[in-house]
Amino acid sequence: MPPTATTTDAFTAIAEPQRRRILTLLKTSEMPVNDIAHVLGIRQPSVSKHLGVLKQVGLVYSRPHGKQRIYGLDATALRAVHEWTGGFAQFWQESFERLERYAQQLEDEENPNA
Amino acid sequence: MPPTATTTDAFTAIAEPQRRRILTLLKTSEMPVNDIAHVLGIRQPSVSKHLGVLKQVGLVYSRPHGKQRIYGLDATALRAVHEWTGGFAQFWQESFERLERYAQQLEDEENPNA
DNA sequence: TTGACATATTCCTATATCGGAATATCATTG
DNA sequence: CAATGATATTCCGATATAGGAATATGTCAA
Repeated sequence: MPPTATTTDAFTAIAEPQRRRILTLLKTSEMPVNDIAHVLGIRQPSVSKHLGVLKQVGLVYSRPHGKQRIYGLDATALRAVHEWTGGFAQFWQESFERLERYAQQLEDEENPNA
Repeated sequence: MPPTATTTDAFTAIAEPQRRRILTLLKTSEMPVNDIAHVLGIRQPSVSKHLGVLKQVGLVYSRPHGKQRIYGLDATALRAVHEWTGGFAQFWQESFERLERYAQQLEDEENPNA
């Protein structure tokens, strides 16, 4: 089977660091493509392509404004990711996890390979 | 440039649906590879590969137990994802409020009284 | 219409994915 | 040691990626 397409959902779309940077930037305000490219130091075609992905999963909307195209944030789809990861909160808080890691560490010291 | 490697961090590792299923399953308890494969209906080599990715980003640990290898959850790295998405909470709240206002508006238009 | 700017699309290349199949490795037991 | 069971690794194929370069499309203004 092929790799999971980046346009599948929010999980795949935000796997790419540049796309996360774009989303973070758009928290500031709506913005035309060139501004995004300039602020983040990415070339315009790359930005357009990333915005295409983000739009397909609904994380941004766009609106024509003169010869420009204004992009804005729609974070709704991030909620699913937030909630899914939130389902693990109890596991990163409990101390027995730390104990288990410690046990693993001891074991690795005895078995210093793979 | 090549696609972002799945072993980069938690963001990339959880982009794959089967890996999310594995992590969810491991909330239940530690488990040997074959059990995971059987419960989720994935073939053993696939499970081993996914576990390899998850281990590289620190989302699981493993411990030998007889001829088996027990895998367990270490959700620590998911916290970063949870917090990053949490930084957008105000924005999905905002759009929710916008929706509510819009719904209210429609209602007012249909019911143009008090 | 022409020119100038803003954005999108296409083509390319190197690299990575994910699953299947076959096989290798490793630990346990007889 | 040989056989078995559990897991990991390797090789394959079809597909997708991300960025660069070049070009196409679109929109306004004179």
